[in-house]
Amino acid sequence: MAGINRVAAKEKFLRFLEQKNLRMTSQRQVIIDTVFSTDQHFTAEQLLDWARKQDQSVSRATVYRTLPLLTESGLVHEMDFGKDYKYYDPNYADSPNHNHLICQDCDRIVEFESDKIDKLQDEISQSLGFSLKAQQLRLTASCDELKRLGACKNKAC
Amino acid sequence: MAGINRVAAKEKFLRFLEQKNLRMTSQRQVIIDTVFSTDQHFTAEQLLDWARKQDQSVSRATVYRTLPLLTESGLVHEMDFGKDYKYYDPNYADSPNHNHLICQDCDRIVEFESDKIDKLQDEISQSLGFSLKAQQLRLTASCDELKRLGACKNKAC
DNA sequence: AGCTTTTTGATACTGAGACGCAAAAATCGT
DNA sequence: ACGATTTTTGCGTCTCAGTATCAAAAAGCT
Ligand SMILES: [Mn+2]
Ligand SMILES: [Mn+2]
Ligand SMILES: [Zn+2]
Ligand SMILES: [Zn+2]
Repeated sequence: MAGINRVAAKEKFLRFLEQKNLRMTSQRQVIIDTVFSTDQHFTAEQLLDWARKQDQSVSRATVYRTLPLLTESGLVHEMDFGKDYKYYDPNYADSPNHNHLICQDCDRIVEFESDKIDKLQDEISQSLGFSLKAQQLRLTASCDELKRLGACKNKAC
Repeated sequence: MAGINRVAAKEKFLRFLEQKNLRMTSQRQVIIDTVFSTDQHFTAEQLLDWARKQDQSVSRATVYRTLPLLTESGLVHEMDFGKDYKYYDPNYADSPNHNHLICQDCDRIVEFESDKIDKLQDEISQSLGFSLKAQQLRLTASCDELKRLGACKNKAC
């Protein structure tokens, strides 16, 4: 699941800022460049580290202030993986309904999509009298199957 | 979805403690009594408040120390609802696969089970080469349907 | 009753994230 | 181009959930 490309992301963010009467700054440039140079899920502190490699003047506060903007604009998605800090997902603009399987043995995160699950979730919400707005599905699993087949490409396996 | 009854819960916890060479104490009694006098999802701080109404000597530290024991014994389940503190679910012993729909309008939490979803999750894990160990599905929805029908029994609606 | 092990409450500490503020940067009106 | 206005920034401080420490208390063992 490759993320949205950097140019398109910047474009979209620019439109978002404009529409909210906010300004594009060099710090925000660096941050968005950093975010869309990976398709990994990342934390605020990780993003700070990476961004500072490109421009040491970027401050923690600005990172923490920019992330909600990126979230609101739909470019990243706030995730919880059960840790006590938030993760951010840069692949959300491209596939807003994708879900995650996390391997409990090697910590690998596998993204997947399923129309069947999407449909089922909608049906369930309807049958309970609600209309579905958002959704988060997290599968915790073990890669024992892959290992048994010798098909596990992960270093930890 | 009514939770496991208090007597059964105590019984199960007692066996768990025994098997781990831990002791049943008056504080742990109070805490488990408190937990299984509700079927609401609760936070550690809420539990502390409630428990202290029954016995003011119960300390924050003991509550925070007991919750992992209850979790490990399978009597409660650690949940995240997207807030920056943990929630605990006392209905987990009774229905270990239930999921949650959270209304974004009135904060109500609706529990539901779905064999279809369970099956689908297993199939997806298998097809990716994994075996499913645990699962967390959170639907965010709006009760507008219920409101339109005048069938919403919630005070906030 | 003595001795050992576990548990407790009080207190200090940690780490993610929010907040307040004065300086700096961007934008606007002329 | 320039001063006024608005927004943004970096720094420092603060908050708050959860953890670690430790001496005292409770439980269990013989
Ligand atoms: Mn993802
Ligand atoms: Mn529940
Ligand atoms: Zn694995
Ligand atoms: Zn509602």
